[in-house]
Amino acid sequence: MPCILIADDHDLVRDTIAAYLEAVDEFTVITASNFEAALGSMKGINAVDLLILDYNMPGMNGLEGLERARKSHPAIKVVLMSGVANKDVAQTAMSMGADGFIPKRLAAKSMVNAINFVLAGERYFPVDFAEPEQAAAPPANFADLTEREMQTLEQLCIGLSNKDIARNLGVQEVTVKLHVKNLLAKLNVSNRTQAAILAKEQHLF
Amino acid sequence: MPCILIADDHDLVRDTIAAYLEAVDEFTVITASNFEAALGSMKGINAVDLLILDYNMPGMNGLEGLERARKSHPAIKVVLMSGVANKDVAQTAMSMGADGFIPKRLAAKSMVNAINFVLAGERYFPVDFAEPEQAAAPPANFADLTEREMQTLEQLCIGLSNKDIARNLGVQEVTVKLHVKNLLAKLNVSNRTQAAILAKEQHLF
DNA sequence: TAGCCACCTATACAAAAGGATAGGGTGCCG
DNA sequence: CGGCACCCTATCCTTTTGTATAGGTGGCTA
Repeated sequence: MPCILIADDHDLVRDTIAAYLEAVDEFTVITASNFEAALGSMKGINAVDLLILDYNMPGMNGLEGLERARKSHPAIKVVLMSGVANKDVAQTAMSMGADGFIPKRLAAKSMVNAINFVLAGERYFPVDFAEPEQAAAPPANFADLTEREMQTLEQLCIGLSNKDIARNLGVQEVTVKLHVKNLLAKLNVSNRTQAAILAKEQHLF
Repeated sequence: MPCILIADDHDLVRDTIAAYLEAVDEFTVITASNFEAALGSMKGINAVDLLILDYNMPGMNGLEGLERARKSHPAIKVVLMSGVANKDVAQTAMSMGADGFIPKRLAAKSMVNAINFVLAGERYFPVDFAEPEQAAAPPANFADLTEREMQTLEQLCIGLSNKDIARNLGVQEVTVKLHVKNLLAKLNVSNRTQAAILAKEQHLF
């Protein structure tokens, strides 16, 4: 009987998922409320087959927890679970060797399928996370921002004025204006606020 | 047999909680994946006793959804559920007449207790949400924004100019400037970009 | 070497944003 | 009724933003 370890700091979410998994299929389920506790449980007597890691959880520290779990227990399959993660995170997780990614939008039954899939040695990745993020609207390509423009954008995202940014970057205000103008054009937005919003929504800073 | 309507856009969370509630006690549970669907379900043949609303959900629009639900169905008890909400939100929800607040950190069994509590006519509010939150940094209180200021802020968060906002609200540009100036002061920020960032980070829009 | 690119600067201008002051009006409540 | 809060408008002002044009530097590369 496969043993699943669910690590999520939201007790409500974790417990209900655990109960659901135990009820719906033949799983042994144990739980942990933070990353360290999960690591501890894997060392114990239980032969854990699958670890389900919540992306937002004390101790995870982004995807670092995923890496640590994989290194310390290479034999145990790891699935990342998240309600907020964007495609970038999901894809990075997969490229780091995760065996699956479960968005919380997933239907409960689909989750069971995904888990069985992974336990069978496959890797599960939702199709809607497959293409490298959106096509809608002109791309808003952060990639072709120059280094200086990127630094400027970063400070825009704190709501600083051109003058402040100039001081922070050690240049003249007029230079900052230039960078701002250029990055607005490249991001295809019409003012600094929209640029900041866009960067924020993309979780860039 | 009490009938509970759970509205949450995370299928996984919603379905497992629903399954848990049906399994653990004598509840009839129906679900909805967005706010409008929830409203629709309440109008139907089911005599819903309790509505569990996810704070972050399409159509909720902050706590506006809570208010709409209460106004259109005053007899139905409403409990707000959230994984991210701060104390301010929880308290505001309660002051707006919510019958309870369920953080997702709550243990599953405690949730059942809370639900039974509310169904019995009490109001449930977790103790750790009781004191009025943090002292760090000036509060940035969204609560004391007037309606117009809130509408203005909402448009700020799309990066619109004063002129555009004026057109959208059907007032003069100078009036928008006034609203902007006042809301900047109330939020304790120094320009529109910071206001937008702040609102975005608070997941207000 | 010439050409390109990122970067910096300067001047000048139009538009937008932000602030101050001084009024209108409404509706609510003690 | 007066006071108060919110809303709207107006005028005047300073500062900030955004754009344009016109340079100068260094580095990299065809």
